[in-house]
This record gives sequence, structure tokens and C-alpha cells, in this order.
Amino acid sequence: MTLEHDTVRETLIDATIALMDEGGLQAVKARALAQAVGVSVGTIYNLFGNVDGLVLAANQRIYADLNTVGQANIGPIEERLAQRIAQGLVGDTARDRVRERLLGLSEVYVDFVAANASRWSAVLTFDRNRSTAETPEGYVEQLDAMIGIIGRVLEAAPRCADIGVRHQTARALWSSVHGIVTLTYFSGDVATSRDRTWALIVILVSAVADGLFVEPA
Amino acid sequence: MTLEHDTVRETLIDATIALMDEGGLQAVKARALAQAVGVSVGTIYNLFGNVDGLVLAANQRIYADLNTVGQANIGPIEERLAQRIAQGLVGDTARDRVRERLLGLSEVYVDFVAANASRWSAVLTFDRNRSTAETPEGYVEQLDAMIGIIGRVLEAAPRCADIGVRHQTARALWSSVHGIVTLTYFSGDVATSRDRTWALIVILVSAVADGLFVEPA
DNA sequence: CGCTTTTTTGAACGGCGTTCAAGTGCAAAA
DNA sequence: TTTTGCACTTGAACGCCGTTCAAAAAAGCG
Repeated sequence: MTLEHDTVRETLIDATIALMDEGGLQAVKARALAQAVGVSVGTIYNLFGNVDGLVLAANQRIYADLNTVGQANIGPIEERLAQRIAQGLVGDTARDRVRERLLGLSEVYVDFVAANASRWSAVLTFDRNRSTAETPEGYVEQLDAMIGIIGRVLEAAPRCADIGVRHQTARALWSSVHGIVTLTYFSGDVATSRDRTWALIVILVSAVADGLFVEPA
Repeated sequence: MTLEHDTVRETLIDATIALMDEGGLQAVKARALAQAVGVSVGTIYNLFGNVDGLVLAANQRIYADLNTVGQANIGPIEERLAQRIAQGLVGDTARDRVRERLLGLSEVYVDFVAANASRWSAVLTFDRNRSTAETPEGYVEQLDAMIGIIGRVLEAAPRCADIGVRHQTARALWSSVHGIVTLTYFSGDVATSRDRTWALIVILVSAVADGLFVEPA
């Protein structure tokens, strides 16, 4: 049945993420998945083509989770910004608002990574392989949605008046925060990962935000 | 003998990089390496512990190459900066000089990646696994050296007066450019990789450099 | 109910990293 | 020169991996 069919799909994705949480991407193996869900290894190949296809589907859901968290936090970010301005913690210029919003988004991202460290590490580790499996539909859209959120914040920055530049800036910012998380969060002492990562992100995002209000040379 | 011993070590590292160039990290396999060099698989384990250890040694040499290229280009970057100032292409403020130097370093990095795409991709793909093999000596030092170069450029920036902040800023910048390269260079059309990557780096590095001369909120 | 089609199954296959008993080369001892 | 000792090399063998596909089971159908 189609219903049962989709149920098994979802259950396999669940099992994949569970294995990622336990032992990282290395722990995601065909036989372990089959045994965990109660199907044979062949079923994985019927539903996802191969193991990479299943990992890709799991990655897509993890991306969707991040996107959901991001979307859900736009409101709170605005509220916190208003509070900080009211309390005089930050200024009330366009520059200050852009910087604080970008920091708010970054904090949401870092919190997500901290709360989903193992599975996020698996996503980052895998994405570099691509392998044979083709990217499932909606995969790119998730990323574009997140970059779109950043782009909307950047509308207030003089250097981002052009929509092309704005989109590039949003993508560059996303890539940068991603790079810091990749090199800083997932290295060194786990206990200090979040703090070390956040410190670098604050420095970078603040500098970028402020720089976007400086007129170019 | 020890001499022969070291020769085999170097030859194996050569073969590893050659395989990376041909087929990426996936092509680096114990049997293929052994056959290419003319030793048995066991020798790899005697000399490097396991295949990961050999890959790590190869990565270290690739890092050293990048470092060498970086060091060798500091002079030319200064010359080009002086020329651009003389020709009126950029200003002569501390802000302009920091920005142009950072862009110069970034360009060296992007050129290196473009010229060594396959093996650099292998380095980035592998570093996320770490696996069992311990990092060879001098590995961390190579990275610190490159961050040190960036840090020296940042000495002219007001926000980086504090040495701790300066070091963090240098690391954040390195991570950011790394992130842009990872997400942009190694995705999409190969023919446009360099241009797309460079466009994002210019936007980001320029904004950061300019932002570092804005007094904080 | 029999017949056809679809889906599931899991033993088998090739390839991988890794191991380790057996072999090899070579310098020191006799 | 011959023998001994030993550090190093070897490659067949082992276990595990992703993947396949003939056979079995299940589902659809008149």
C-alpha cells in the first residue's frame, strides 16, 4: 500500500537520524538500518535507490528542521531587538538593527547546531561526497529559503540595494557562518565548542554588518 | 635503511596526492597505493599506521604547499597594493590598505584552490572524519602560520588592537573564506566556480575589512 | 479460486581496510 | 666463510561494507 509505503520511508529516515545521533555518519549502515526498522536491506534500495539516497533524505529533513526553527524565531528576534533598543543596550540606527538581526539569526543557527551536533556533523560530513544519488526535490529550496531570510534583513543595508549583490551577500554570510561552525564547533574541546564558535561569529557578523553601511572605496 | 625508509614514505605521499588528483579521496585505496609505489599493503601500515595516517600526511604536505605559496606572495601583494594606490585605483587610508591586503591574500588562496582543486577537495572532505589516526606533528602549526599572516595584516585595524581579538578575527576570516570556498567552489558548474567564489569573497572580505574600521556600537 | 503483477527478501558477490604468520635480507657473531 | 639473530617486508586471509537479483511472498484482478 501507498500508505504503508510512505510510513516505511519515514521510519527509515527516523532510523537514519537516530543512527547519526548515536555514532555519526559512519554508523549509518544498510544492515543496521534494516534491522532497526524491521525490513530487509533490499527495501532500502527499492525506496531510496541506495544508502546515500536515504542519507540525503535524512539530510533534507534536518535542513527542514533548521529552516522551521529559523522561521519560527524571526518574531522573537524582532522582540528581543526592540527590547535591547528600549533598554539602551544597542542603538536605533538601521546599522544597529541589521547587525542585531543578523546576530539573532546566527544565534538561532548556533543553538540549533549545539542542540543537534551529531546529526548536523553528519550532514556536513556527507554533503561533500554527493556521490551517485541525485538531490531530492525541495533540497535546494530549503537552502534558498534560509538565504532568503538573511537577504530580507540585508535590504536595509546601503551596499545591498542591488538585489543581485544582496543575494550574494546573504549567501556569503551564510557560507561564512557555516565555515566558522565547521572549523570551530567540530574541533577541540566539546565543552567550549559553543562559546568559541559564538565568539568568532559575533566578531565576523558584526564586522560585516557594520561594513555594509560603509560606503565602498 | 633509514634513507630508503624515508624515500618510500615520500613516494607513498606522492602517490596519495596523485590518486587524489585523479579520482579524489575515494580513489585513495591501500591496494592502489601499494601497486603504484611497488610495495605491499603491509608497508603502508608499517609506515603510517593505516591509510588515514597516510592521507593525513598527504594533507599536511598540501597545507604546507598552500603555506609556501602564501608566504611567497606577501611581497607581490605589497607591490600590487602600492601600484594600485599609485594608479588611484584604491585610496591610501589604513582601511584601504587592510582591505586590499586581505583581498590579495584571499586571491592567493582562491588561485591555489583553483590550481589544486581535486586535491584540495580531498583535504576538505577528509578533515571532517579525523577517524582514528592522530594528527601528525606540524599539522596545527601550518594552520597557525596562515592565520598569523592574516593577523599581521589586521594589526592596522582599530577593532583588532587587542591581540586576542585580532587572533580571533583572523581565524574567523580564514574560516569564512574557507566556508565560501567549500560551499561555492565545489558545487555547481566547474567552469564558473572560480568567478562565483571570488565574487562572494570580495563582498565578504571587503565588508569585514571596512567594518573593522567602524567603531563598535 | 487461479493467474498475473508488484513488492520484498536475504544469500551471495566484489571490494574495501586491516591483520599477522611466514618469508626475506642483512649485519653481527662465531 | 658460515651461522645466527632480528628488523622489516610480504600478501593471503578475515571481517565488514554497499549492492545485486533470483526466488519467494504479497497484492491485485476477473
